[in-house]
Amino acid sequence: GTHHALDALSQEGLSEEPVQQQDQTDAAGNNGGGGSGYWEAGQAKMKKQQQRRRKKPMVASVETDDDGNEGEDDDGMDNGNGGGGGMGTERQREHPFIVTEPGEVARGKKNGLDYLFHLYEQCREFLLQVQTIAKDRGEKCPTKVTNQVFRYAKKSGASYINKPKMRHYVHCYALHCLDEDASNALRRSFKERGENVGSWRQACYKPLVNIACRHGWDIDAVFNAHPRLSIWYVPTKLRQLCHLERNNAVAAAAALVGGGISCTGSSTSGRGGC
Amino acid sequence: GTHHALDALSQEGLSEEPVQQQDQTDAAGNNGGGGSGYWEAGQAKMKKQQQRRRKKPMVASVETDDDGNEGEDDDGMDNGNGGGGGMGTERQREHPFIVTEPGEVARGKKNGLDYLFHLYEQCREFLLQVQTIAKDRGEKCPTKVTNQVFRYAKKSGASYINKPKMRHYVHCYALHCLDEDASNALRRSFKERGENVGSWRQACYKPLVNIACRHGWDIDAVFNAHPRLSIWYVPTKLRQLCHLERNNAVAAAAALVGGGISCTGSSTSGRGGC
DNA sequence: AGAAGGACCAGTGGTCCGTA
DNA sequence: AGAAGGACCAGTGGTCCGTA
Repeated sequence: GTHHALDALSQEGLSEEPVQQQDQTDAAGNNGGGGSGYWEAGQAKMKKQQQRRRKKPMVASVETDDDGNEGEDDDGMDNGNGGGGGMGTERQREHPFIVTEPGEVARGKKNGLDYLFHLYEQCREFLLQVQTIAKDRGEKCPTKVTNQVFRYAKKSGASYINKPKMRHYVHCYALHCLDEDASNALRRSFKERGENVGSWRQACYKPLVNIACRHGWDIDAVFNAHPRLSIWYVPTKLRQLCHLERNNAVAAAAALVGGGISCTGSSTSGRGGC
Repeated sequence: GTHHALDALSQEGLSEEPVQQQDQTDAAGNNGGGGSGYWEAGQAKMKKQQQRRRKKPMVASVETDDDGNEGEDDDGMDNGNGGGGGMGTERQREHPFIVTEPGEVARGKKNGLDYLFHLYEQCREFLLQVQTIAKDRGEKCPTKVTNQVFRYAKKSGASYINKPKMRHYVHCYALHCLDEDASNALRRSFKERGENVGSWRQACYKPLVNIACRHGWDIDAVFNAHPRLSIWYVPTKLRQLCHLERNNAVAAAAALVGGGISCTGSSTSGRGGC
C-alpha cells in the first residue's frame, strides 16, 4: 500500500479518489454539466488512493448485473491500484467536514462546506443521468435521489457519495439553496465562534423552519418549488420541527383571539409573524 | 353460518359487505364525496355478509396500532356478525367481473365494469382521506394509491378492495378516464361478442398505446395529466408496450427516410401516424 | 377454463450504531 | 469527543401462484 506525503495536504474530498469522473459524465449524453469544474479540476482529481489495514473483502457485492453498459466501463469502480480480487485494499473514510466560510478551502485532513454542497450537485447530475437512461429504456423514471442513484454514483466511481451522509446534511444544503445569504452568514458566524460541524448542522434547522412558516408551513412545497432541492426527500426531523412550530403558532394565535376556552372555530389563517 | 336466498340475487359488489361506508367517509372531513351515491345506495349496502367453510383464523394481523383514531371506529373491520376471536368466519371472494355495457348491472353472481371503475373512485377517496390525515399530522403525504391506502381502505371496512385486483385493471380504468367513448364502445363490442373479462382487459392496452403515441410516447405524462388517473402507478406492461411501439415507430420512420443503412442522424420528431 | 387475492420477494427509505 | 458510513430493518411496489 502506498502512503504518500500528499496525504498531509489539503484535499477537499477524498481519501478515495473520484475515479473516472469523465466516464460517468458522458455515460448518458453529458446532460447538466454545469458548475462542477472547480472541484473536479482543482481538488478531487489530484489525489491518489491510499490504503491502510484491511478488514473485509469489501468489494464483495459489486453489482455488475443491472446496467453495465451505456458507455461507462464496468470494472473501473475500484480504480487502478489493487487489481485482482479486491482483497488487501482497504478504503479509507472521507475526511470529516469542518465549518468553512464560502470559498474557503479546508486545510489538513478536513473537508469544507463548499465541497459538501458540491456533493449534492453531483448527486443531481447522477440523477439526471439515471433519468436519461430510464427514459431511453422505457423504464420508470425516478424524480428523487433514490437508492438506485446512490448505486449508480458508486458504480460510476463516486465512492465518496453515500446515502447516510447525504441524508444527514440535506437540510443544510436546503438552506444553502433557499437563502444563500443566510446560509453564508451562518457559516461565517459558526466558524468565527469555533463551533464544530454538528452544531452548525443543528443551527441550520431554525432558518428553514422560518422559511416554511412564510410558506404556510408547507415544507414539501418549499422543497418542490426549488429546482435543485426538489430532488431531495424532506428530512424527517425538519418536517417534524415545522409541524411542531406550526402547532405552537396556531395555539398562540388561538390564545390571542379567545381567552383559552370556548372560542368558536377560529380558522387562524393569519401568520403569527415569521 | 347463514346462507341466505339473497345470495342468488344480483349483487354488484360483494360477498363481503362494505361495512361502515359512512364511517370512513367522514373520517377526514368528507372530502371528495362526488359520484359514489349510486353504488353505495343501490348496491353495496343491501347485502348481508355470508360465510362459508373456514380455512384460517384470517383476522390475524388486524393492525390496530397505526392510526386507530380520527373518528373512525376501530373494530368495525369485520362487521357485526362473528364477534369474538374471528374464528369460524370465512370471507368469501368477490364475484368475478363480467363485461357489461355502460349502465348495465350484472346479474347473477357477477360484478359489472361500472362497479369495477367505481372501486377506483373509492380508492381515490381513501387516498384523499389518508392525505388529509397525513397533512394534519405533519407526516409525509402520499401522492399515489400506496400500500398504506389499501391498508386504510381495509381498515375502513372496504375489504373488497385489494392491491392485486386494483393493479390488475388499472389500464382499463385509464382508458375509461382518458377516452370514455372508446372505452364504452370497446365494452359494448366485447359484450356483444361474448368475450370474457380477460380478453376485454387485454384489448384495453391498444387504444392506450395509441393515446401515448399522440403524446410523444410519454405514458407517465398521460397519466399525470389526468386528475383521477395521476394517483395510479403506470402498469409495467403498459409501459413496456408503449416503449416497444415507440421503438417500432422509430425504426419504421428510419426505414422510410434512409434505405436502411447509412443515414446521418435522423432525429425523427414526426409522428408515424397514431 | 377463467378469475380473485393471500402472501411472498427483491429492492426502498430511513437511520442506528459499531467503527475509526 | 465528534463524525463517516456499512449494514440493518420495517414497510413498499410488484405480482405469482395456490385457491375456489
